[in-house]
Amino acid sequence: MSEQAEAASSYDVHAVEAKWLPVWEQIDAFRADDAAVVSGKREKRYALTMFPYPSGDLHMGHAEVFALHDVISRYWRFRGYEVMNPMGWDSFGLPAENAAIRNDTHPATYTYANIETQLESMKRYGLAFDWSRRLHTSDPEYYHWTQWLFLKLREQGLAYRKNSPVNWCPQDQTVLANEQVLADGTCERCGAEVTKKELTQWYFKTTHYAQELYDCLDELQETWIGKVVNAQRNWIGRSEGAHVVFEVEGHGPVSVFTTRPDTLFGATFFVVAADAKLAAEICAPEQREAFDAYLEDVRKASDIDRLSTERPKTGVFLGRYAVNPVTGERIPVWAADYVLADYGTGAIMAVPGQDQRDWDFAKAFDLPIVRTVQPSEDFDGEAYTGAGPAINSANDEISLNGMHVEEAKSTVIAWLESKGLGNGTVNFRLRDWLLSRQRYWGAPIPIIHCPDCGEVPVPEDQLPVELPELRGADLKPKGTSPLGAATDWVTVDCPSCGGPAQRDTDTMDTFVDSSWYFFRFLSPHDSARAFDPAMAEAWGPVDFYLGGDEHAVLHLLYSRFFTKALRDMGLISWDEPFSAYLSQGKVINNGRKMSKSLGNGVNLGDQLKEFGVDSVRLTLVFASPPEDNIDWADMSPAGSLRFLQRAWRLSGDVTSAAGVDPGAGDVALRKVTHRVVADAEQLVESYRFNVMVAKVMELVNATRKAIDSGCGPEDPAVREAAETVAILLSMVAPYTAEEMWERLGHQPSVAQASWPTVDPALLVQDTVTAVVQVQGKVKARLEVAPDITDDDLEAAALADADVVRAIDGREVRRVVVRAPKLVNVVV
RNA sequence: GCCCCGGUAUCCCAACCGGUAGAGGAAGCGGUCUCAAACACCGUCCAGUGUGGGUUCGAAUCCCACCCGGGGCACCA
Repeated sequence: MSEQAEAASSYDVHAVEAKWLPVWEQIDAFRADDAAVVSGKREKRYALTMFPYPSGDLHMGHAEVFALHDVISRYWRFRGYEVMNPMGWDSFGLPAENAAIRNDTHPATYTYANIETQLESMKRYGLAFDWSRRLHTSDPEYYHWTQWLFLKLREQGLAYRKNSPVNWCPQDQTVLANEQVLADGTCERCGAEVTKKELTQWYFKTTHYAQELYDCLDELQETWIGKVVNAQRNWIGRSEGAHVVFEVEGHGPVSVFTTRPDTLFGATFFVVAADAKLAAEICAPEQREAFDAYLEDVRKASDIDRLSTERPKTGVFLGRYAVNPVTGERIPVWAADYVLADYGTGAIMAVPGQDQRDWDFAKAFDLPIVRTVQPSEDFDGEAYTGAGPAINSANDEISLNGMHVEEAKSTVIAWLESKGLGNGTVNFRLRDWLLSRQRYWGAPIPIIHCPDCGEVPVPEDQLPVELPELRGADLKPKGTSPLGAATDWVTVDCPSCGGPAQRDTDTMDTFVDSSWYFFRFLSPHDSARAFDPAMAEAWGPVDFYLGGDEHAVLHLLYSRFFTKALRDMGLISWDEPFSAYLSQGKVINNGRKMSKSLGNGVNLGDQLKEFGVDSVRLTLVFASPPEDNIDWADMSPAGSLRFLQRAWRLSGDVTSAAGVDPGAGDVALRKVTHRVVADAEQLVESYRFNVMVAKVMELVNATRKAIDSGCGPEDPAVREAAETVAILLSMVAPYTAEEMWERLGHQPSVAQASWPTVDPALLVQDTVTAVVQVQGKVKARLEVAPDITDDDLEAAALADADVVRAIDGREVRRVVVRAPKLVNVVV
């Protein structure tokens, strides 16, 4: 093929990218206008995608999120909303610190170099971000306000310090939040086995909002992806039950939490967590030796062992008896490790008849078992946890016998309350958020420890507390914070008494930084406050948030906590930060997660080089519903490129002039165009971007046909269709769309074009295919008017020769008519 | 063990309230173009919806049980 012919049938993707990038930069079409929103000139939409950590260049995962995110942000712009679409970097964190140790540099070197690399890549990727709002959490201008927020939370009693056994990662040499320890007891960052360590650390009081964090999930259920709501529910772990007070002889009253107060009559022994202080306190002198030996065994067992649910029960008698408040019976008190010290009160009433764990323990130590729920007849198990009438559950004042579980629960709770022996209550699995970290590259905790005054907050006018200059070997993990080595920095005068004092040497968990960044984007350059409440009021909450599943509980829960705390401080008026949340799937390869060890990594840069930005974006958006994983091995970026070339070719075939009235154009094609636009609106709004792309493909096919064998290239409907393709396509493939737009005789940018107005008249079909079934099986198809009446359709159906043959003279018992689409004849 | 989500052609995926199982793509096959090929274009093949029951005039869609895959929680009382 000659070069000329080639030029007419395809375009050079890289040349097109190089051509438009500077033009877009100049047009700067995606700047969010505060005034337009504040004045009410335009309705706001806040689109947010989780900002990246700057580790090297962007990868396939980033490419997917950004491609998906761009669809909705560009769509909203087209629909006339004023769109807030910011981007920045979550730039504090361990990888930079580890790189600094390795290369004997400062973490900032690694961090800011990577940010520049990623920024370049994002720009090349053609994303509609408002770059004027760019922020980095590691800038003093940002962490100034992270520190300020910490102090505000502390003022509210939502940040406090306590001594407690904490999760310790021996690899990263720092403590971890519960959320950062995986279900198998390993560190979510590095995979090392997490151990316990007793330390005094800072906490955010997330439990203060446990109930609200849980309750609000009901509303979020509608607009958040289901699995994340489910994960948060499980994580918060609300359970209803009761506190019941048992008198422990020789010790005093001890309260337990139970979800089954109805089984109280079956409580035949009492168990205290061996590692709880309570156990040591209760222990009788003659059992002390046995208890201490047992406790030592328990401490030696790792978390991994403890996590095994198939372990035989162990424990030791504490030499004391508790009194069952409903039976008055003396029941033995044991210490065991199957009871957790930090859940509920660290003690339980053991009801072996209705709880398998208690059953196992009772069998192991030959303790009595009483059933208090009548098992169903076919039951042949051990503990019976099912429903049934209560039995063996009466004393002189109260009888639960015959009652079903729920009724028995409320009856016994009422009785306990009247006696002052307990009360109905709710317990949560959620724990407070441990935020101290013994690492360098994070926001310093703005507290000064004074021997006389205690914890003293750094005065607000002295914020930010900037990090001291440490680099290379200074940063090596040694179990205490590297900041401690910066003696000049640590030693300060107490702001309260002026005496010698020391700075807190820990830094904050980087999840603190990201818990409020969506507020900072709204007034990113405000040097006087964390964010402008007026802007938060105007733009918040976030209307659409896209991110990864790995943050289902961590970041999303913390951000929700921050939002509620800020609301209670009067800084914002809404309850939840993210009105809608979607998490995208992963990009995998050949059925496996991409990894170096498997050697199946797909390099984004290589893909972009081979197929171009638009093809890669299109492939990722078209592959599947956003939340599903994409197996790159099943994808065809080459096919995407082929499609883009096909679409582009349309723009060169149009011969009518720009601005021609499409009204006189070919009605058949116009109907397709308008149908596609109407469908695209609905599909984007329900995040079914892959189907939206399929609709655009349909339109391209229809337009091609119209040009080659239909109304011809000069028909105004062809121009209308091609322009529509350009606009719709620009949400996914901005370069191709821009190129089309220009060839169609328009000024850049297609991003500033107006969304096609759907003509409802063109959505109406001339005829509809009505299906005639006999006994539910299709026997005939009739072309009928869309507004045909039930009676007319029934008459037409029964008159059809094929239908008459199918009925075969049998008696028609019933005719179901759903005009205009269906008739079902029942014989 | 408990809780979510999914299972549709060879593959990735569509199918509004229950109403013609197929929109789109990939691969395959056949053709046009070509000296030939690649590209491109045109055409075409392909499933009764994980399994078993139920409800219904009618089920991929609703209900029950089970199987498989993914995710969350898990000795949480």
